Amino acid sequence: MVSIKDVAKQAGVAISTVSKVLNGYPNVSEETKKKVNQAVEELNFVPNTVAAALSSKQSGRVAMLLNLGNISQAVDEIHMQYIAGTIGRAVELNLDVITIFDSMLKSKSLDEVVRYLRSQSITGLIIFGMSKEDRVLHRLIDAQLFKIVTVDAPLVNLCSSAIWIDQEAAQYAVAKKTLKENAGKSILYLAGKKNGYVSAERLKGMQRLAEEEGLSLLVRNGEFSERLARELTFRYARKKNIVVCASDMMAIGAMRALMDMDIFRPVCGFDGITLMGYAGKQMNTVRQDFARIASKAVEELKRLLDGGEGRQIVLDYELVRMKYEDVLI
Amino acid sequence: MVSIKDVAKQAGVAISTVSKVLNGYPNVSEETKKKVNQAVEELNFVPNTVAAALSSKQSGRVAMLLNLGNISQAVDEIHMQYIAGTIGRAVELNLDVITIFDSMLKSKSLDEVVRYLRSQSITGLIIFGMSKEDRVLHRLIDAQLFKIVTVDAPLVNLCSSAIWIDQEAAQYAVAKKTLKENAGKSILYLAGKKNGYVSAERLKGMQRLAEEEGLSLLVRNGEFSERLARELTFRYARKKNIVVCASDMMAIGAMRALMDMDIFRPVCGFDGITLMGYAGKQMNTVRQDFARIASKAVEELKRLLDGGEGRQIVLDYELVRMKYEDVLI
DNA sequence: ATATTCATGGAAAACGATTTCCGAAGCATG
DNA sequence: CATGCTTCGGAAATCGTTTTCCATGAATAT
Repeated sequence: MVSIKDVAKQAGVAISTVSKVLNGYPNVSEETKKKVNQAVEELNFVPNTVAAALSSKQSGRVAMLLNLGNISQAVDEIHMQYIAGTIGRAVELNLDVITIFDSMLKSKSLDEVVRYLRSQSITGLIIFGMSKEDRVLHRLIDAQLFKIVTVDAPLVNLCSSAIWIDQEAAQYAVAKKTLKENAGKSILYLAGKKNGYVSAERLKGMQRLAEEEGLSLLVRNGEFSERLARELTFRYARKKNIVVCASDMMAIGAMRALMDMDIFRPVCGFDGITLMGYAGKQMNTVRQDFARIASKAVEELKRLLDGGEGRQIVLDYELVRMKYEDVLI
Repeated sequence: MVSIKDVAKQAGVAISTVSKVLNGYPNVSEETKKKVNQAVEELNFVPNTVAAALSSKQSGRVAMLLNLGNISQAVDEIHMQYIAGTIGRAVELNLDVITIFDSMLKSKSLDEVVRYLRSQSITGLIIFGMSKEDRVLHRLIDAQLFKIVTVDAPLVNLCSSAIWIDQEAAQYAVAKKTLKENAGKSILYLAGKKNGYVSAERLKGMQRLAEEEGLSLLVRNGEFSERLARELTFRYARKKNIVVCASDMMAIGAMRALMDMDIFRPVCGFDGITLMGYAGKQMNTVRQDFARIASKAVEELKRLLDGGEGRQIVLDYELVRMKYEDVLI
């Protein structure tokens, strides 16, 4: 294998000099740089990232942590977007990514998790869809041992940034739009998980709208489950209801239930997943560009790794009405 | 960080002895083993996989290579299953996995690909959904530089194994079942990609059945595209046709088209993706357990890395009839 | 001309494992 | 008792980088 040593020999300089050129350190003359770069070209040299990671304890090895708790097709799509977005951007930024599922961390103590990450020379972490209740992860963030970007959880300190779309505003907006298109005074709201950060925000948005518009609002917990949403709709939906759901999967379940009951009232969802095109009826929803969110998260992590301080980033969303033709590719 | 050196000190032995114990090498007395293991416990030691990889050029770092060519929701589900299956099993077998997309390798020469893999200290590779035409990957396998497992491509040599379900038989079986349930003599077969290994096999299965049963068979290339399948169905489907598709996505497209034409004839698919539950009508299909296939692929790669020779592995499949209630979770 | 700075490049020590080789016991054999 | 064989444990080289620190010579200041 072509190593930095070979490059040094070819260029007639020392190993350390090659390293300096490669990493853009100062105190190297233009002339020497040229020699080194030429040697790199000639030998078609690619640095060994593993050795770099070992040596520097810093060279960009990061992990993405996915919460696979609730498996479903929708989640597949969202996670796949996250993965593709993360890995794609990471390659461009010269970061190595390893993918971790929450299940691998479950029943591990903070100490063990830290040790595991260290054993992999991981210095940065992107956490997707973290629950309010995850003690270990919260302490991991507090410890400030790693650079961390959380997606959809508002946890910011010196070493960690948070990135999300404004869930409250989005829920408010999509419900308002649906309401405008279909007169109604009574809303059945199927909320997400009790301990989810996003669920709480979305619920707030719905409550604000209800208050402003003087709507009657019935809230039930749907746990992001299509099946549960279906059952709740059977149980609680009335002919005059508008059913607003905290996720598309729940919206699909609710819509199915309404169709079975021969009630033709609007349902609106949240996420903008492809499956909405197959729900049988068009629905309003909030499209989140998951790949872009992930890509931004990687960029933010890179900034943290380069010494930046933690901060909040809010991305935009889009209100859409999804139908089959939109998702057909 | 706790290193092997600390363990050695704690146990009162040499570094090399610790390493031998950890890796199960011979020539260590039970007594010494006990001392070392105790020290490992006490210090809560976890070996640094990065250092191990660098040092041994062997310690299980593997890559999974996904062909994301055709993005679609169905593909999301399949790939997500592949990823979860691979990573999950890899953790259990103490392998580190990095995920690579074909797009990262595109327009790279064999040399560059080899170099890239080496730069990551990767010794093993699982390739999902490889095309017949990918020159670089074929040469990579021929070169026998890495241990490789291909999923759905029959490429076997000393260093590489192949794993798949019997596509020919499965296509034959599902079409036959559909035919039995719905009398018919004339079949429209929407095939997959011209250069896919699986597409060719499935087509063979269909042709064998047509010959055996004396059916009239019209074959068109649907490229695994829902949209194209829809268009082809509009164009070629007749009232007496049974439409057999080489993938579920195409089956869904075909079914939509038939419904639009008010033709009520069966369609059958292939893959067993969740989306089939939302197609509007029940369809027969072949369920492949993608997570299990991936998990098996990891096991096989592990065997190769441990010195085993390449071989073929054929996994089983299941004929199912998919409806909404089956996919609702 | 001498002293002081500065830019530049090199030598060498990490990083945390693996692995080869070698020496010291321990034991049986002749 | 000397010899040869095992068995076991340790010293040291190695993997391919990064990074610290030092030496050199040129440039500047005195």
